[in-house]
Amino acid sequence: MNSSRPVTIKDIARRFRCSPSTVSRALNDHPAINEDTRKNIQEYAREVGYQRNEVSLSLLNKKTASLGVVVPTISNYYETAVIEGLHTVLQPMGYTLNICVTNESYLLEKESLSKLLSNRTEGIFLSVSQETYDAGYYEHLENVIQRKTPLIFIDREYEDFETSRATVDDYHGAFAAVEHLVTLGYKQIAHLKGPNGLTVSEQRFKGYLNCLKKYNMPVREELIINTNFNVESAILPTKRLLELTSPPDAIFGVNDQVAIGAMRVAKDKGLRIPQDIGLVGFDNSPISAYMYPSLTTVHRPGRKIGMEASRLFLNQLNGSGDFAPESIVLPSELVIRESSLRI
Amino acid sequence: MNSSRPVTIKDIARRFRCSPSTVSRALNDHPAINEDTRKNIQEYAREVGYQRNEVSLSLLNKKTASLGVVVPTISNYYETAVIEGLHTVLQPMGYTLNICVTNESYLLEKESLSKLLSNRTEGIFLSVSQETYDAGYYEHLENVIQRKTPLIFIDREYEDFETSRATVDDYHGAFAAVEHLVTLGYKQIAHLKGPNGLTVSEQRFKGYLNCLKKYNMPVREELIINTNFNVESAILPTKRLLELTSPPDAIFGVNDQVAIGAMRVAKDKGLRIPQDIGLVGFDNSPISAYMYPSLTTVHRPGRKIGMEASRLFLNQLNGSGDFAPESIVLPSELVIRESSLRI
DNA sequence: GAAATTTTTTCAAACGTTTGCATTCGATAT
DNA sequence: ATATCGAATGCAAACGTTTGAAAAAATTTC
Repeated sequence: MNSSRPVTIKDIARRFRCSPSTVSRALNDHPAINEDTRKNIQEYAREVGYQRNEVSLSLLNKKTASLGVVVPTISNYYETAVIEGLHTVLQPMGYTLNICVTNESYLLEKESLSKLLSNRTEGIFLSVSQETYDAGYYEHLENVIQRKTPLIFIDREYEDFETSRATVDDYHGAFAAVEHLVTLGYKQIAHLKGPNGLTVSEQRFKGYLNCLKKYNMPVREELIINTNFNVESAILPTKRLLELTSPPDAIFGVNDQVAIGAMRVAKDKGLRIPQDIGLVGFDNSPISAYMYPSLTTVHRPGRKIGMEASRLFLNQLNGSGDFAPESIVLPSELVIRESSLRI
Repeated sequence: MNSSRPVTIKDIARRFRCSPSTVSRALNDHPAINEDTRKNIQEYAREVGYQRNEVSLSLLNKKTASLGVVVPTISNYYETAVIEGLHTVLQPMGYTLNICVTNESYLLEKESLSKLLSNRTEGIFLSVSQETYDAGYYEHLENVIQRKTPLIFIDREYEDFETSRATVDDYHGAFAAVEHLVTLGYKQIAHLKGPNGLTVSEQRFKGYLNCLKKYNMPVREELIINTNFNVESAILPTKRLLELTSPPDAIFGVNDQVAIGAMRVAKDKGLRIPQDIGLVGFDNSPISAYMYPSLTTVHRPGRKIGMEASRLFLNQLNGSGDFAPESIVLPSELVIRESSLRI
């Protein structure tokens, strides 16, 4: 019954008929404390399972050792890889990660940030939601900036904000992917594009476009269809592509999921991959290497992004007064596998 | 410079030459406050971006509105589905989730729990690490119980602990999967087993064994090989299986990843699926439906588990004094697809 | 115009811990 | 015996907020 109330320093003080200060110092191995007193108190504390109340310390020191991670979803490989990266660096330093999922909703994002600020989170890693991005909202961010809480953008970013950011070079990855297809002699390259407006979608799309341009290949509007980053969303678009009178001989998917969806549809149609149709994805998710045929893709270093973002945060935290935001752009890397490698 | 220190209630009080109590009441719409005073204070607070310090409130009310989620990994579909489920129920109630990843290490698990207790987390969802389970450690849990912090086991559990738990009926799912293969006339059914000792592995293994027994089929030791829940770990074991003088005509994988690894190896060997070899996985991960052939699997309701676990937590929290732990076992469901469906 | 009443505001304590400074208590030196 | 010193401990304030009770101020009543 009463054992539910955690033991406090005062409880121990009462037990030893001494002041809380003495107990505090004893527990913290302060040199001015008598050796016997120290030992007795420490032993008793261990016995009754004393555990210091970090909340009170947070209040006193204005340090919470907790960080916010605000992401649209955690059900994709890439996002969890990023979180793992953050974890790898920050958990050993004693930070706790508060994960907030926005489901691409502006309202949830706004509320999450507000909550994190109220909880006096010491830093925020943010991958803005699609809704936020589409509508161009930013007031909720001003709030964070004003508080001088370090804000680190991950992948999805606002160009004109004075913050650090860690992103992957989607543009050159996409360019390399398409160039690879072109080099192999594919002529009609389709693109299953991501949702409009997101940096990630647009950068990859731009890579696709510019590569075609470089090789003087026509851009056929009907070969570019939007999808939604998941397998299902690629099924119908791919069917539509393959039913064109002049169908594509290769498809570049905005991510692996989408490319895998396309692969499934192509196989159902009896097409041989890569002979009849070449496929390239993006992410290098673990599964991509074990598809049949294995999927050519662009490696996206999620863990590394998480670790770099952590570094950016630490830099900003320890930075002297005048802080200059840093931008880290990690290269993405083409991983050539069977789904594109026709001879 | 000084704008970095968040505005406090005292700052506002100074500005209006009134006491902090008045400000507090004004901000909380206390009826005993003069209408004008209230309006002025609220307006000013909004202007300067006042945000109440939840840390101090946590200390005062002994309520932190934060919950711990301790899991071995977050890079599998299932785990993230569980977290999403927790989120779905608990985020709208104002709870913050502190995610701790243990990487299957006992030490990290112990430290995570200790940290969560120090932070006065109001509840802990735990999927014990493999190391903890193997060694049978439990002292770190006693600690949580003693504090009367609600502890909810997820999937991996200790039989003899007086806590609530939410698990999936792995046993019957596995049984159904193997029975399905047997019914279709598969005779030599191999099992790519998970790591020894984990409830999840053992339950599925038991389902496999008991089903074979029920149908009077011999259990061949060499058809049972350990894997590690991921694709890579299935490659060599599958190769070994297929090189046996009397190779299996079906493989039941402990999860989809493993089954997908097996699928890849089988295809490389030129085997037709399901004619030459039948395959069944476990999890019903999104990708399983889009493999070629699509993968027969057992649906494992991760989201639901998360939501049920939340419910268990809330029950325990609101429960009157004498609390009786609940066990929820959700059914798993066979999803029949192409990889097993030979005619 | 004083008493009674209502409205509005302030006081003080509480949550758990740390920490600079003051105090106490022996012991040693003079 | 007194001054001096060192060791060990206690006091009080601080962090930001809420809240019951007391006080003050304004309003009404007779």
